[in-house]
Amino acid sequence: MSLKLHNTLTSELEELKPLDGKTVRMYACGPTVYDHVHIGNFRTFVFQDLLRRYIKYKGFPLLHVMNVTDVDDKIIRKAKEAGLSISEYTDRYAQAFLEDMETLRIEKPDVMPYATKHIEEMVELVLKLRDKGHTYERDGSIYYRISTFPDYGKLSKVDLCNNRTADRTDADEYTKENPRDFVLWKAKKEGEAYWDSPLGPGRPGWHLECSTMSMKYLGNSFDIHCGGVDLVFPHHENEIAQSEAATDEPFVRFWIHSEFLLVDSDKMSKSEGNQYTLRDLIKRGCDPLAVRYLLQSVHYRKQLIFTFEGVDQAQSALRRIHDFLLRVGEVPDERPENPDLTQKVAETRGDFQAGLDDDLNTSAALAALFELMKDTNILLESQEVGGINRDQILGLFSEAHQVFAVFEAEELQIQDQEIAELIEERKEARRQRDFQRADEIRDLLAARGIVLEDTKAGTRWKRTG
RNA sequence: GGCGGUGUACCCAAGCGGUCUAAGGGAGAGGUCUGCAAAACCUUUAUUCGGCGGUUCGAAUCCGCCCGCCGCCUCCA
Repeated sequence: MSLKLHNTLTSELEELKPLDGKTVRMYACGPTVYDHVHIGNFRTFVFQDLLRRYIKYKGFPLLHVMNVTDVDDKIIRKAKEAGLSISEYTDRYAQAFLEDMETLRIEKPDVMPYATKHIEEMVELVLKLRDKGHTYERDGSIYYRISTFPDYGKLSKVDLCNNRTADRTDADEYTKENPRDFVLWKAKKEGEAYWDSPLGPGRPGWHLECSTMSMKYLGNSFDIHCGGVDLVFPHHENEIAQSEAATDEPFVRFWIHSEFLLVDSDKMSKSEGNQYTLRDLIKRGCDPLAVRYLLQSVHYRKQLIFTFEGVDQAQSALRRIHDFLLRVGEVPDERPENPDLTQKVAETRGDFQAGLDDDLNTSAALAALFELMKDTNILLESQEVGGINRDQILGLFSEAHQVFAVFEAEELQIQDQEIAELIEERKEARRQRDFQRADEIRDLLAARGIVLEDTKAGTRWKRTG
């Protein structure tokens, strides 16, 4: 079975086949590190991680690049306000971003290039565009003349004659020939950071970095470029214009865009003041893995309305999965195989993959796992799950874990000697039918975050949360 | 104004012309099990898919109109 993904360029589902016949090369638009990124941003990054993981699950070697934008107007302004250099200012947020990624189990891309480390290459790209007649200069800034690129608009389908640009053009921009023209190189402004270059002193326009760094690490043509829907226009449209005009080669095969996360039915954004960072959520008691589960459980091309109730629901679902894995893990080796269940596990694997193959339909993939859980739980009750079945099921969930990153069974080890003794003592109390003491101990442990479950086979314990 | 998306039970959500009197998850109610719990299981909560028409032997799924919501067209994941 093959992985089909929705391509914004064609508005169709298409099969992913690496351009070079082997390795999937993927570029993801990363964060601008002028502040903590919010969970709306993380919806996109978690999606990219899911895509990354599933591509690898499908057996493709993957080269994954994610940029970090560490210079732009906001950064320059904020760094100045804070009395810090650009890198001093951005370092801490870049660092925080890496930490948050880890918390959400987002795998680190193979290359994470920083814009400020690629100024030279960006200048080269502008020079190339200038040589080919795609640029013009105004007041020391270099602009891209979109009328020189006939394909302009092919990604976002913008109709250049019918839009509101005219009402929205601000005073700053009317030196441009066409309001849609965009800046490649911004002339130095007094008192602001700049780089010397053959283009004159200044700094790169935003779109430039992604063209430059993606092509540097992935080649002129590569397989996947992804980001949030808001980047379709103008960011990605401009990237296409820059890259294809410079190389005369097709830039990207698949454009993949994830929808927004909304809060109170509005886009989460800093300007709306309705954002939550991951850290905010953790402070409010959310388990980051529940957050990840929630973000993944809704299809990436559908808007997701964030609520704390949603996090709770995700947490419950996750808890159920973890309990299940614990129960399955207790099946003894010697119990004979149940061939029906073997069959069912195979079917589940098929459904799981079929779901994800279909443009990452996570709901369908997850539903398959839940069905298997239900069937298995019934068989567990009547002790009809064999040691082999246990391994098959745990194996399947471990595969699912490679993709979703939230399914591993907890390694249960009692670190605390005192807790171990209390559990022992309670076992003895129950044996002697001293239920008052047994319940007392149970309450005591509950207060310390340990939940006990008495089963036929003995007492099982787990941590809350 | 242009472009795109979306409306399925109390909540989240799959569904891509028949197998839908509609997956899966959460929550609630009743029950089984249990010393009591917890977990698990069983039953239960949409003859119905925003509304109205149409196409079709057949529509949640296609078409038209209407209503609601969201996004992009400006920095933005």
